[in-house]
Amino acid sequence: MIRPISRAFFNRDTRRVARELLGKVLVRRDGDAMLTGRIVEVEAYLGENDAAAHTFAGRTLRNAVLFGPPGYAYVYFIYGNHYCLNVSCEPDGRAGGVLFRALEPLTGIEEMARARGIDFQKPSDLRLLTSGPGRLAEAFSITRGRDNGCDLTSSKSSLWIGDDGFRARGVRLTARIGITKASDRNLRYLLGGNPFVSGPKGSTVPRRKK
DNA sequence: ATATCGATTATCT
DNA sequence: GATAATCGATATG
Repeated sequence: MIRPISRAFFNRDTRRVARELLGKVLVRRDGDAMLTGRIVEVEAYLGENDAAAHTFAGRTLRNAVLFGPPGYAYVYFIYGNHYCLNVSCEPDGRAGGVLFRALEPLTGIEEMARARGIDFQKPSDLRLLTSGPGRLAEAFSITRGRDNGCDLTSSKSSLWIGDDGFRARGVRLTARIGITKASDRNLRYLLGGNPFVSGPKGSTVPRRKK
C-alpha cells in the first residue's frame, strides 16, 4: 500500500523536506508499467540565499516552478546530456527545492534497465540504474518537456511521490556533490550504508568545519 | 581505486 | 560566448 504525500509536507523549510523525503518512494506510472524506487539520497537547494541554487539570481523562465507552490516537479537539463529532477518546497512565492540524487530500485527494474540501455550481467549492475541524478532521471524517462511542472502530490500524475510506511534509518548529512559554489554547506542527505547512494566512497562523511 | 577528460546544449550574461 | 546540481570512458597507481 502506497499513498501520495500531502502538499503540506512540501510547504515547509527545504532542509526539513529533504531530510524527510529519505525513505519515501518515487513512482512513475506509464500505461501498464509501474516503476518505483526508494529515495536514498537528496540535496537541498535554498532559494535566493544559496549561491549554488538555480534560484540564486532570482526568478527566470527556467526556474519558475521553484518559486511557485510546493510539491511540483522542477526538471532541468545539464551538460547537454542529462535531466535532473527536483521537487519545489516552501510556500508559493518563496524559492526552494530538493534534488533527487539516488534511488533504490524497487519495481519495474526491467523497464529501468531498458530505459538506461543496460544489459544485466551481474547484480552490481543494479547500481547503474538509479545511482546518480542523471541516471535516475533516465531510468524513469524523466524529461523537462514531459515532466516539468508536474504535480508530484497526486497519484493521478504520471510521476508522483508516495509513502509506503518505510521508516528511514541512519540519516547522514554531508556536503553537496558536483557544485562549484557554496560547496562547504552540508545540505546533502542520505541513508548511511545504503549501497545505492551515489558518489565516491568517503563522500558520506560530513565536511569538516574550518 | 582514484583521477582526468570529452561530450553536447539550454540558459543566462 | 561562457557556463553547468553529470556520466562514462580511459588512464594511471
